[in-house]
Amino acid sequence: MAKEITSRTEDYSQWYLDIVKKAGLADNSPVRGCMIIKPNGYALWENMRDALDRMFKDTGHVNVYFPLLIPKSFLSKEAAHVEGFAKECAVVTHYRLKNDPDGHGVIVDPEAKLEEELIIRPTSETIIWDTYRNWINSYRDLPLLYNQWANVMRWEMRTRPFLRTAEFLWQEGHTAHATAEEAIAETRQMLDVYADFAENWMAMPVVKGVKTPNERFAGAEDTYCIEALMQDGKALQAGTSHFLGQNFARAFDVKFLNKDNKEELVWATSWGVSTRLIGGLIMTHSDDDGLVLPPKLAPTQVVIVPIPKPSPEITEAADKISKLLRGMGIRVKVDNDETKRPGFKFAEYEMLGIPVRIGIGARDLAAGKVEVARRDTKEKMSVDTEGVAEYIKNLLDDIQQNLFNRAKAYRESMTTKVDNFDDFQKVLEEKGGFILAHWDGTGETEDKIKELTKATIRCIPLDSVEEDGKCVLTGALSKRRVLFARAY
RNA sequence: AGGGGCGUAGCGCAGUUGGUAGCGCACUUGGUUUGGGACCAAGGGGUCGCAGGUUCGAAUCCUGUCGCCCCUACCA
Repeated sequence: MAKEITSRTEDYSQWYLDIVKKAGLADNSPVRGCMIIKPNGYALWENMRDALDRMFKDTGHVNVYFPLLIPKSFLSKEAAHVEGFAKECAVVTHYRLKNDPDGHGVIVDPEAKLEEELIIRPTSETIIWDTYRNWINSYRDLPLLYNQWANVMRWEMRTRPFLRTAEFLWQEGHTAHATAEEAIAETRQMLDVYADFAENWMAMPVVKGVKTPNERFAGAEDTYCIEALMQDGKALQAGTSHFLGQNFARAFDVKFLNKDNKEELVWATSWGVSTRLIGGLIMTHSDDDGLVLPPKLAPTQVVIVPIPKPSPEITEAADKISKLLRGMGIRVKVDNDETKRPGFKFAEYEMLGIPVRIGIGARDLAAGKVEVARRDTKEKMSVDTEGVAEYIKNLLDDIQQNLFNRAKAYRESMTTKVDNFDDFQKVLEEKGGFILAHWDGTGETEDKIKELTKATIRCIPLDSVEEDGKCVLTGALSKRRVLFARAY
């Protein structure tokens, strides 16, 4: 039946790879760990990018672009930052090739060695703060609310398309503020933007929280995150927003004169989401028949398939409906390809995750109806041609909402409160998902739990209530539950 | 880093005792089809990872080498 998609129960990670491939999202690249994003995958990313970009602009941000290459020396200026990223940096050491004198091909010209080696950005804090030093003199220059859309490179050991790749596309916001309060407010605001995007565009419910010191971004004072739960019970960090304190200002000597004519260090934030979100989108909604896309992000929202093949009457009816839908701002495709049979098309469009399919055949036309199939539930309805556009518009909203509700119900059913370590291990092994448990607040306990169970603290949820309890491992007193899970 | 495995058409694979390259999918052309992944026929496509060696003859045997995958470990 299905075009060789491994089922989720059989092998979840193979299922994931099959979806990526069969839905035309990405291909492997000749370079290990990199991926080639194909039209379907890129169109999805463009829709995500456009929605996020509008949200950034609406909150006062503007876009900039900083270079791919960063002088190696920059990275070492902030101690925690270099510690976190040094192990996965690609380094440019030469600037020229030459013909191999001993045979075919080219070799690196040893005489073209760079005096200062360059790193390919794993993130841009260093080059940006080196630049902000020159851009910021006075409190009147603040805040600086800049974002950039870029690619970055982190030399990862184990990679998977979208979820963890050596090169990935993302946006990184880098803002500068006169006060800590303002920077913290910015950090929280962008976290809210990410949560809003995840839930209302991707239909992917998320938990907002703070990372523990162990899981904090290299160089941050506080890292906030949104955490989502995938269908296999593993957690995915879907976005992060960092309060950087004055760490980068200190490292790069970025000071401003305040109203009292006194020099102060600037306060910073950075925040980012990446093509990893596409991985999250796949693993939140898709099924054994292929991709399932939320209507708001789907590159094509409605496909019209003539059955059994286009005839003048059917083509006319299809065009009429597609025009009406387009007039309502809906993205429609009419498939008049006569070389493929309807059954093939049905399966194909399900694979591609198109939210709504309209089938029009002679039988439907005679009855004044069309067949409408929704991808999320696979239901088929016979709908009056009269008013079908309005029906589809509502249906798309309904699908968007249903996907969110379904994912949220799943997450709730997979979030377990646990009060002792036996239960903790048992739930993790037998059920998976999020575990809410007490923790004594130490990095040692966190490490020990990770060592024993492979689960990490995903975050301390922002909405957690104060509650007396005992650490699930050590029994020490704890004031609130934190969120554990095995994670991607 | 330790252990195991694999390199043959775009993809997935077969190839026995060494005898000169094959299957399925995909692709091209023509025809019949078309309400849930059509069928028939005819085609195109190869430096058998690479380099040596043994041999009259190597995808096959030997040596070396390169690349990739899996498990364990490591990392986020």
